[in-house]
Amino acid sequence: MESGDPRQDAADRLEHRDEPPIAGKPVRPHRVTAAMVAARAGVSAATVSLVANGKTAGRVSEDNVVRVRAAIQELGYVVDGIGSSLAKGVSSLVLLVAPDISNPFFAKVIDGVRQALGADYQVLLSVTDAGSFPQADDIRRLLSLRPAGLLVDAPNARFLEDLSASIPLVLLDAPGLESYAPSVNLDVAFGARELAAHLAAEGHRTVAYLDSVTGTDTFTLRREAFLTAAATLGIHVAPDRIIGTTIDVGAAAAAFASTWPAWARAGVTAVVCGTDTHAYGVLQEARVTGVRIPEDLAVAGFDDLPYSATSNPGLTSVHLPAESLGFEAGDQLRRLMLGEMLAQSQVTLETSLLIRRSTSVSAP
Amino acid sequence: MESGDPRQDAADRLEHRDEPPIAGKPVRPHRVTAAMVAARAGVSAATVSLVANGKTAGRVSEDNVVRVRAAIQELGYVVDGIGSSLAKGVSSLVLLVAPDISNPFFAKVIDGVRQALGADYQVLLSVTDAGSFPQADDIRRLLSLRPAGLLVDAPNARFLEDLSASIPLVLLDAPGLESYAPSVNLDVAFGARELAAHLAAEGHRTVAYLDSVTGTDTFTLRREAFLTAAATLGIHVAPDRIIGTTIDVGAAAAAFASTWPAWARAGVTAVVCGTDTHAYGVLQEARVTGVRIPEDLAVAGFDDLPYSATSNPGLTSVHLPAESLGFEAGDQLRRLMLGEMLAQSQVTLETSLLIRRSTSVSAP
DNA sequence: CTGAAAGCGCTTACAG
DNA sequence: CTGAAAGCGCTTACAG
Repeated sequence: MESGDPRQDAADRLEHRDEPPIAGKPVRPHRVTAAMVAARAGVSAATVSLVANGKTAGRVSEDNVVRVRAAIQELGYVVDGIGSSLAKGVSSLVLLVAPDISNPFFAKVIDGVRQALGADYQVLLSVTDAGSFPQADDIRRLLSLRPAGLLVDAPNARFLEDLSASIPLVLLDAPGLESYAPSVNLDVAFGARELAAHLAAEGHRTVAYLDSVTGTDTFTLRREAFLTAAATLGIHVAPDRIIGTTIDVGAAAAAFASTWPAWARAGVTAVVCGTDTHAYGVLQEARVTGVRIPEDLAVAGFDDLPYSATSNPGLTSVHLPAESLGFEAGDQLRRLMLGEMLAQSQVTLETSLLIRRSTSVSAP
Repeated sequence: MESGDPRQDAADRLEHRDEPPIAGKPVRPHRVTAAMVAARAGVSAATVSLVANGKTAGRVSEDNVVRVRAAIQELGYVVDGIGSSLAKGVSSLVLLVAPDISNPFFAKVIDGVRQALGADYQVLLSVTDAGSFPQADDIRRLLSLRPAGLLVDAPNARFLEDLSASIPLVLLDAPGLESYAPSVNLDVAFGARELAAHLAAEGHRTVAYLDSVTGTDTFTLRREAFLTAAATLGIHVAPDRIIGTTIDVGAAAAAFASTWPAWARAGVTAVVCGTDTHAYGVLQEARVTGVRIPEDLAVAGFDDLPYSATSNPGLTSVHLPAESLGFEAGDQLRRLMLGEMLAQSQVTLETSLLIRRSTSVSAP
C-alpha cells in the first residue's frame, strides 16, 4: 500500500496554480485564452468566440473557421466558463437539488436528466446533509453562480418558499406543489389502486400498511390512494394496522417483528409497504419467523427497485418510471432555459403494478 | 393530485430572467450589484467588496463597515460568484467526482467532506452515468468553471491520466494511485487480516470468497490481503472457490445459489464477501435454502453498512470509516487550497473488524 | 482609511 | 465577413 515515497511522487506530478503545496519548483501553467488563439490564427478574439460557440453561420469565412479550429486544437483551448458566464449573464450549469441521493431510484433519475440535457449543460448535484435540503443561505450562494436552471427533487413547501428563484425551475416528484413551478409527477395513485384491486382479487380482506415516516408528500399520496381504493373494494385496514418506519430494511424488519403477532391474531393476510425497501425488511423477517410468503402473508411495495425482480420471492411492486421522471424534468427545463413556452407545465407519468410471487403463487 | 389549473398557477408564480416561459407579464428582477450597495452606503465599490469579504481589518473604518453592512442587508446583496471568480481567478466551488453515489457509504463520505470544508466552499457532485467517470471532455468543461479544488473518489489510473489538473486535488480510496496526488486511503488490509484471524480462531479451514467485479482497486486489495493472511493461518481458499458478481443483492444471491452445492460438497464452512451488499445476498439465499448461519456457514463482509448491525443475524464486517475518509480528504484539500504545505500527502485510516452473529454464535 | 482604475476572459452589438 | 470597443461584476494593487 505504501509506495516508495508518495510525498515526493505527488510533488513531482502535481502542478498548482499558485504555489506548489508540497515541494518543488513553482509550476504555473498559463491558461490558454481566446486572445492567444486569436493571435495564432491571425484573427480577432471576437472571431474566436464565434467559432468556439458554433455561431459561424454567415458570420465567419470558411477560411477563418478552419484556421481558428486548428489553433484551438493546437493550443488545447477551452472556453473559460467564468468569463463566458459573466459576459452572457448565465452559466451552463444545471443544479440538481435532492434530499436523498443514496437510492438506486435516484441514480436512474439522474440518468434521465442527463439524457434530456445533453452536452450543452453541466449537471451538478447539490450535496447536503443526508435527507435535508440546503438552507436559504446555501441557496443564495448557489444561485450566485448563475446556474442556467434548477431541478428540485421531492421538495417541501418550505424549501420552495425560501427559494423564490428567478431562474428556470422544474420540480420532480412534488405532488401538491405544482403551484410553485412546472413539475413532473408520478401518478402513484393509479398504481396504488391497481394494487388494491389485485389484493382484493386475491381474496385479501384484512390488510396492514407499513408506511415511510419521511415527510415527503409522495408517501402520503401512496397511502391515501391505497386506503381509499381498498375501502371501496371491501378491504379493511384498521387505523392501528398502519405503522411507519424510516426507509431502512433493518428498521422495517424490527417493526414488523414486533407487530406481526398482533396482526396475525387480527387476521391480517397482506401488508402493503410504502417503499420496496420497507418490504425487504418484511420479507427478511418473515423468513426468520417462518411466515410463508405469500401463503401466510402477501407483501407488496412501491418503487420497483432492481432487486425486487431478483429477490426470492420476487416482490410485487408499483413500478415508478425513474428514468422517465428525470428525462421529462430535464426536457421541460431545457425548454425553459431556451425561453420556449411549455405546452403543459404539469406532467404526470404513469405507474404500473408488477405482480410477482410475493403476492401471487401463480406469478412467474 | 390535479390542482385547479396548475398551468396558470405556475405562470403566476414563476419569474424568469428573460421572458416568462409560460404566460404573463415579463418580470425582470434586476440583480443587486456592489455598485448599488456602494451608492446606498455612500462609499466606493471597493469598500463594499472589502466588507462583503470580511477583509476590513485596518482597511475600513468602523463607520463604513456599519453603513455597508446595513446597505447589504437592506438590498439583500449577495456577492456575485461569477464576477468574483473572474476577478480572483478561482471560484469557491469544490467538485466531488465519484463513480457510485447510490451507496449509503458514500453519503457518509460526503458528510465528512462538508464538515471539513465548512461554509467557505460549495461542494458540488459531478454526476455521471452510473458507475463511470466523466470523460476527458466533461472534465475540461468542469475545470473551466475554475473550481477551487477537486476531490476524486475511487478513481482509476486512466481517469487520473486524463485529468492532469493543475488545481488542488485529493484522492479518496485510491490505493496504489498515491503517485498521482495526495490521497486518503483505508487500511482495508488490516481489517482483512483481522477477519482471517477471527475465522481461523473459529475453526474454519475451508473458505470461499465472493468478490466484487467492479474494477476498483480496493476490492483487489481486500481479497489479496484476506487470502494472504488466510494462507498463513492454515485457511484454504481454492482458486475455484473465488467467484465474483456486481454489487447487487440479487446477483450475489443468485451466484451463491448456484455455487453453494459445490462448496458444501467441498467442505466450505465460511464465505467472505467483498462488500456487505454481497453478503446480504448470501444471507438471504441461505435462509431460502435452509442453510443455517453461522452453524452451517459463516458469512462476513466489508463496509459495515448500517443495515449490517440490524440484520438478522447481524453481519460480521470490516468497518470502514466513511465519514473520516471524507473529513480527512476535505481537510487535506482545504489545506492545499489555502496554499499550505501538507504534513503528509498520504493518509491511511484504520479499519476494524466488527464481529456479529453471522460468524459467531456467541456474538451479541 | 478611501476611491479611481485596471484587469480577470469572454460575448455582443456596432460600425465598417 | 471582420475587428475595436464596451461591458458583464468583482477584486486588488496603487496613489493619496
